[in-house]
Amino acid sequence: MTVIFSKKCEYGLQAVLYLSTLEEGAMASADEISRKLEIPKEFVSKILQSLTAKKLVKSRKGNSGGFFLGKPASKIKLIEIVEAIDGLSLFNNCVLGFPECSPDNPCPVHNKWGKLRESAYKMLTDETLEHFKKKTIAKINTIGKKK
Amino acid sequence: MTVIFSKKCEYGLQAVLYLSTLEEGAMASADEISRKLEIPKEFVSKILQSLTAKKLVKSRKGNSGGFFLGKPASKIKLIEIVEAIDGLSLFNNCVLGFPECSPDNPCPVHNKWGKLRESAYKMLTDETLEHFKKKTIAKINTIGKKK
DNA sequence: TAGTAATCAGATAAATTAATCTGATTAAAA
DNA sequence: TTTTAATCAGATTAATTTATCTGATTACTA
Repeated sequence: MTVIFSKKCEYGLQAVLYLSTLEEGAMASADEISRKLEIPKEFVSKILQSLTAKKLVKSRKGNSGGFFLGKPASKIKLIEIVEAIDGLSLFNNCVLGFPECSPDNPCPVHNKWGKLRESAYKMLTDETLEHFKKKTIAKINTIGKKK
Repeated sequence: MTVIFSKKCEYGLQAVLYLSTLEEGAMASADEISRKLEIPKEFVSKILQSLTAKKLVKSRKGNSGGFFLGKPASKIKLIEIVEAIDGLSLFNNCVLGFPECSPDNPCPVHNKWGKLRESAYKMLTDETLEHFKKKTIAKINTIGKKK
């Protein structure tokens, strides 16, 4: 298999994007998120719990409780979620798996991959959840509907 | 964890790159490859066996046997190894894990990721093992030596 | 021809990741 | 105050990936 982010991270990103579409003060239960995104309820719940521990997400227990963003969508970037769940090894390790890949001891594709890695990092760092809101809503609305 | 290629694929790429540095007609045993690249012998052996089945690598049994490239290094591209081991799902699936990500139903980072994906594909497709030979030799020679 | 060292094949073990289950706690609402 | 529906916490299970083991076969070499 070939993967960029682990399932945990993919689900985490999706869930946080979902939370960013809620209106001010609203929250969403693990059950709701699970249904809307068609991902396992207990799993997404666990993931959001771990993000709660890192203050990216907050939660309220009890009836009508749920999860909501830990700070405004305009202040959260995708990279924060990735870092909290998968870490940043993607941006530090050699793409071919060679040990200690560095500019003065580069693997055969070191330079090319370096540029790509930078762009990927930029993609996750440049924009906030707020910026993605419209696109996120459009995407989420298509889930579960056959085209 | 965050990964581009599976360990199997990383080891496969390294092993094939190693084979590309051998001189015409030479071959390397799984044991030699394992020692030089510092990766598990039985594992790399298994991986090369699977590549043998796909004609990318050939092998000879018996004493003084080993593995060697199935065709000239000047005719093998990295993408062939990746495809044989991990498949090309990296280049087809949504980076955020959304179902059915496409130009007319894009995820929030669809366009940006699309460009990156293309460059990554290019990196694996443009050059042959022959082209990487010098860099490969330099890299391999540093393994196991402290700087 | 016997010994040795290699691939090959398939089973198994270990580790990691993904997913589920169970029970406790919390808090709103009837 | 009781019921209900949610998070939370931790254990457990399932699936996948990574790694190892064992025995058979092959072919070179002494």
